[in-house]
Amino acid sequence: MSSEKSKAGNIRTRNSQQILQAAQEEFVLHGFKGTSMQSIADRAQLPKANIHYYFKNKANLYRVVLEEIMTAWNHVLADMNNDSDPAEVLSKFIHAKMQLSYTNPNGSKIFAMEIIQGAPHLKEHISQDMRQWVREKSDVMNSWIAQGKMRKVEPSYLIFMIWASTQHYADFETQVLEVTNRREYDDEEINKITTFLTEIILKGLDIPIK
Amino acid sequence: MSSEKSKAGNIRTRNSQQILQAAQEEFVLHGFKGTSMQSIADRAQLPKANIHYYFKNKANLYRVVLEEIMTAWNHVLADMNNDSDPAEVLSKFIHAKMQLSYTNPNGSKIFAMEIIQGAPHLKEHISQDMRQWVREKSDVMNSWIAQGKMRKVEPSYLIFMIWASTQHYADFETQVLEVTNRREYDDEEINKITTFLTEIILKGLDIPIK
DNA sequence: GTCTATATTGAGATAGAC
DNA sequence: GTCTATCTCAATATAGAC
Repeated sequence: MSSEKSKAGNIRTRNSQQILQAAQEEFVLHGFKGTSMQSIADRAQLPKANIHYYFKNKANLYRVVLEEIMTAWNHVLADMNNDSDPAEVLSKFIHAKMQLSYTNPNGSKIFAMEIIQGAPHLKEHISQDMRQWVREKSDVMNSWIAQGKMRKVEPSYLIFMIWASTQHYADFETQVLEVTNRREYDDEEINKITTFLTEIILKGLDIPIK
Repeated sequence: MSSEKSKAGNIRTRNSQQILQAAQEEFVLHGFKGTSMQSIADRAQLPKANIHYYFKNKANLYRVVLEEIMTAWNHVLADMNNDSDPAEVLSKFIHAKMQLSYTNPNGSKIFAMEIIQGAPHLKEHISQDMRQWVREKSDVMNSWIAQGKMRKVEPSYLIFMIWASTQHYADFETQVLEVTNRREYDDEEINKITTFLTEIILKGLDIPIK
């Protein structure tokens, strides 16, 4: 009995994952409204009705995809402790965001499209969790400024600059690869970009690089 | 006779502009596939059939919207002369891109979504015009480096950083305004951001600010 | 838990009256 | 040049057999 149950649970888990994966890829290519349940089904190699068996409707499926992305991001960024050393904290932050762009570009792309379209499914999350997150980090940065550890700047501008210049390599992947005439990123390239961004930003803030 | 002709021409121009404006706004909200001709017609306050009278089909209308955006950008960015002073050229570049984000956020957003989705309608433009543009600017920057006018960095990374951190204020407008608890940008805010970005980047490159 | 068949709505596009 | 009516196809969603 329990083995049947766990087997069923495994099928459920496996299919759910397959659908979520396929959904991510389709949502990236065509956006929320532009994606059809049929195309997700085809990509997941399941009949369309099965998608509706696992997820009530398209909006629900999209919501789950978004939640998975936000959860993955929270795990990585919550890890950024309030260390008192700006060079270390900012380096880690830039590194973490670049790795996210490298390892999960689709998550970044879906999030970006959601925001560009006015965040109809995420406004609440942004005005609560995200605003709180920016406030906390801004407080830390302001204390660094008060201690003379970095140049006086508006912390939120700095946070946006780091978000923008790291996410760019996920969201605008197509443009970057076309312009630089490459087929894909590799570890070495990502490391060089990370070093470049870190140096510009630390120097730009008058923070000595360790 | 000629007055009839010019009047007809005026109606044509006026309606075309109305449709293009409406189309831009709808494409921003729902993407290419997600936008319906009916919703564009409603926004332009014209019957749907009129949209098809002015534009052969949805793909054609979208293409014209994209071309308008690319033309506006080219005008502004071509203006950037190959001045030999890095501080001045880079400041002007950052300023011009921030003003574009401020004055035409919808253009930036539609372009961003197009790239995120893999640039199905723009790949040719990117791999030709844009690659060429980056090459030219990279050559100028490399000459600055050779002359000791700035720190040695990979020019394309620098260009991407400026694109990313300026466009962010157009594309992620919703997120920025929600997080900073504002209703809209104003001239003062845009100027402060421009100054911030310019200072970080020039300092980050060891370029003395004039 | 799976999948075929289908109800229902909305989409792009055009014909043809005005 | 304008707009109503309509064709055709694709979409979401579900019923119900297996």
